Amino acid sequence: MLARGRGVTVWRQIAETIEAEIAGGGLTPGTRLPTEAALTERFGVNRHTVRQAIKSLVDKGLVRVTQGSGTYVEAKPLSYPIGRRTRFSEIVVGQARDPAGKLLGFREMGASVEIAEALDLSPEDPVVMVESAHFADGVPISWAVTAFPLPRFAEVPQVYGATGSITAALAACGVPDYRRATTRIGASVADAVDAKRLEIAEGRPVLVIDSVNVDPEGVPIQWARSHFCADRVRLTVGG
Amino acid sequence: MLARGRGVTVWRQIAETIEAEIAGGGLTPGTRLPTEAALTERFGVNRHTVRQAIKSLVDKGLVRVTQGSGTYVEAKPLSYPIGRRTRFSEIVVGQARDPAGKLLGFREMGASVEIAEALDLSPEDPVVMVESAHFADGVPISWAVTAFPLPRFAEVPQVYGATGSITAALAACGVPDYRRATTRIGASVADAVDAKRLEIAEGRPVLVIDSVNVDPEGVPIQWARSHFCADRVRLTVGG
DNA sequence: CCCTATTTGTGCGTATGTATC
DNA sequence: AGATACATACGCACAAATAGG
Repeated sequence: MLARGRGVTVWRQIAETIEAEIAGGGLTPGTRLPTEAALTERFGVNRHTVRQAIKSLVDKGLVRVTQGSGTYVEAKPLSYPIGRRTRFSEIVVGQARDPAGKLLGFREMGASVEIAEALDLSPEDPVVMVESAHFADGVPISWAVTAFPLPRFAEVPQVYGATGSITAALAACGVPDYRRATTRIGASVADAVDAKRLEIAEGRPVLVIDSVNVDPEGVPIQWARSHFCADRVRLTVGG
Repeated sequence: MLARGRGVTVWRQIAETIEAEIAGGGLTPGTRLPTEAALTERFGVNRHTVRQAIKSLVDKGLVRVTQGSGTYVEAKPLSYPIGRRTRFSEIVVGQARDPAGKLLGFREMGASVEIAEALDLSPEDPVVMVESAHFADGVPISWAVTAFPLPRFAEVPQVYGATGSITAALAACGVPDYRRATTRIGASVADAVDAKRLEIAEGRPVLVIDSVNVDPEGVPIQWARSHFCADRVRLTVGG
């Protein structure tokens, strides 16, 4: 089964074999891989070699390992369209998964320079900052810190806390509809906060998205910095 | 200058001080920060504290550390619009920087399942795979592996190698214009290949973009997987 | 709550082939 | 050609986390 000494390393062949089994549906998302000991025996190699193969699959985001428990197949990433009408819950529902939003906390404060610029305010103008986390089928997809101008959106934290929906919270403040004005996408590696909120290891990749939403009149109503678990999401543009 | 024992750690205050100096223009991109010893003296703290502050700036992509040389301020990230007409060189020139493309290598092979699907081919249909790297002002921005159907685009590697321009290479094959059909954005952490080609450390964040371009008739002509150094680029959508 | 078996994480040491200077 | 560094692959031992009784 393994071709030794032919230019392709053993650990890479093992990784490709397992990857093919995942792609082929032999290993479905959430199932546990055979233990390292079992794979060691199956392929007739050293445990380190198996571990290197698994590490490469972790780096590709295909599996996740938990010490003491095992190695598990990751779910297919959520396809997340970025457009003028971007709504988390609609996107999740559209892929037959169950969305949820959770209020982590909020506080009122003066706008930073960056936020003031995005929302067309002056620095130190009052805003309410909301921190929230977002889930699909109970799995963390992203967390975000969001700024809303005051006093217009003073009710947002309360309504968001009750409904878990930004759309509902904005509607309660007299904004029946809104659209995405700007989106900036970067990436970073998970720090301790990301790791805890997204339930991933520190060092895993995170997509950082700064966005501004505006009301139907084009007035900026919301600035957000979202942190997406890159292993669980693919952003799509157009197409 | 430093407020000790007030809930904000010392290293965080140092990091914010340096960050403000960068944002305020006191430290311009490319300049070297004072040595760790100098910062230690300036802030009256232990060298470990300074190092922790610098590490946090590295994690935010604001500075880059080279052992034996020093700590340098990173350039402001390139703003990279994703749209129907996405051209690397036009984007770079539009920001008063100097673009360059370099052919890393190419080979002809049968299309993988993924590429065949994207280009509307059958698996194993012949394609030419081109690896290239892209620079702004001599700094690596991205590298990519690109697939073109054969025999229509057999000349692409030769023309691209001579001109460093995909647009020119496609024009030589009778495609005067093209547009972006689909874009999928993910993120990963730099592996050894990324680190070498982008001149970054392993573990730094990388934006991975799968894209398909089509000719004016809507026929897919190019599939690409680009790896962008996330510290040096911000993708923008709309706005 | 403790204990234990299972499973992954980490470190040491060895040997070999390959790329690089 | 020689020296050096590096990645690969193997063997063994123990630490740490998990899960179940």
